[in-house]
Amino acid sequence: MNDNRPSIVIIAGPTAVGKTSISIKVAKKINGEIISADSMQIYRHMDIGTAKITKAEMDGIKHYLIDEVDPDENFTVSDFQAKANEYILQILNKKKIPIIVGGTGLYINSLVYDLDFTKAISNWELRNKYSEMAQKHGNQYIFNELKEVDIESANRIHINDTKRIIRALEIFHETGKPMSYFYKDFRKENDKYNVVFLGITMDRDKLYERINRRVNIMIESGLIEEIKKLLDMGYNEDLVSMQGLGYKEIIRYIKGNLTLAQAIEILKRDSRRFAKRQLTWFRRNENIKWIKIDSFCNSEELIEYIVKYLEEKL
RNA sequence: GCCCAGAUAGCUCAGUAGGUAGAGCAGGGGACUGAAAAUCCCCGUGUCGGUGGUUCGAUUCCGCCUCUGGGCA
Repeated sequence: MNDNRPSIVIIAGPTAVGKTSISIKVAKKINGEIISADSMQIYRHMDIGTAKITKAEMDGIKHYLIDEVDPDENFTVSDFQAKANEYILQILNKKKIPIIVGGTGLYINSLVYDLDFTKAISNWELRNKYSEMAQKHGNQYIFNELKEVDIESANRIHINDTKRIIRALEIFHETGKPMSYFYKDFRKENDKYNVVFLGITMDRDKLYERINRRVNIMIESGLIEEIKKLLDMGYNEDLVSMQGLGYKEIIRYIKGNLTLAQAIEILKRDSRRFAKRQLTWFRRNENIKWIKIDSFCNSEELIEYIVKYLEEKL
């Protein structure tokens, strides 16, 4: 399956499935370096709640796109796409294999597909304006406006999906062209790379147990203190970063709106739902080689299997 | 041992004046193009505890049994 294109490896899967430790072992075997595709590990000072890999765990394997920005900086898919492509080239130039590891489906799609995010950058003033309009007059109000300027997108977007309605309007206002105009090649493969895409999964019940356990460990490891520190640094709950799982729930506890037990229960539940959504996202992609890790006896066998598969495909 | 109250979806419970049942939560499926750990859509069949009886027909009424609360000894 070799062609002239450079190969990249993607290791995706739901939260808490064990992507991090697998990726390190695989990277060592195939001489790779790791690019994180995780929308929360991007942020500095947010370590416990994002289950960020530690320096020690990296075990000498170089990582990119972790601790890239401060929690109050904007970071978007488009930024991810540009930087990840840049790092892929750097890694390839070293004659190493780029391994993209993460659970943020949209970020991964920005590499797998030829996604063009248009020239319409985020305009928060406009977003807030429409958001207020929607609150005041109902979604129908802004949805009607979208129907007028971009009926195709209006047909595709559900009337309750405020964020997507606003984004479509934003694109129209920023570019003068409807969002659907930029959708000509909706999900065209990115043919720059030979993409070898692995999906890590496991029995749902076991995954949920792991998630519940991991939340407990986060609390024991000082999640609450980490968040208090972030709040002291002036990062408040309105930031995109602080709406990450774990952060938003614990902030409600710190502000006295929930008991700790309630916050933990909600965090566990939301993490389970998140894992489910991630699975839904990745299942759509037919090119993923799924690896059910609980069907292997031990991790050596698992890694051996993965490496063997990669050697065939790279 | 006796008396009372329960036993219905994974959990908490509603209901059927006798015609095999429905809410909340949990859960499942799906969408996704610059906020994505975000945002949004769809989905409720379960021996109505077991068994015998009354009845054209019982989850519903009656008897017995089992289990779980509570009370009295």
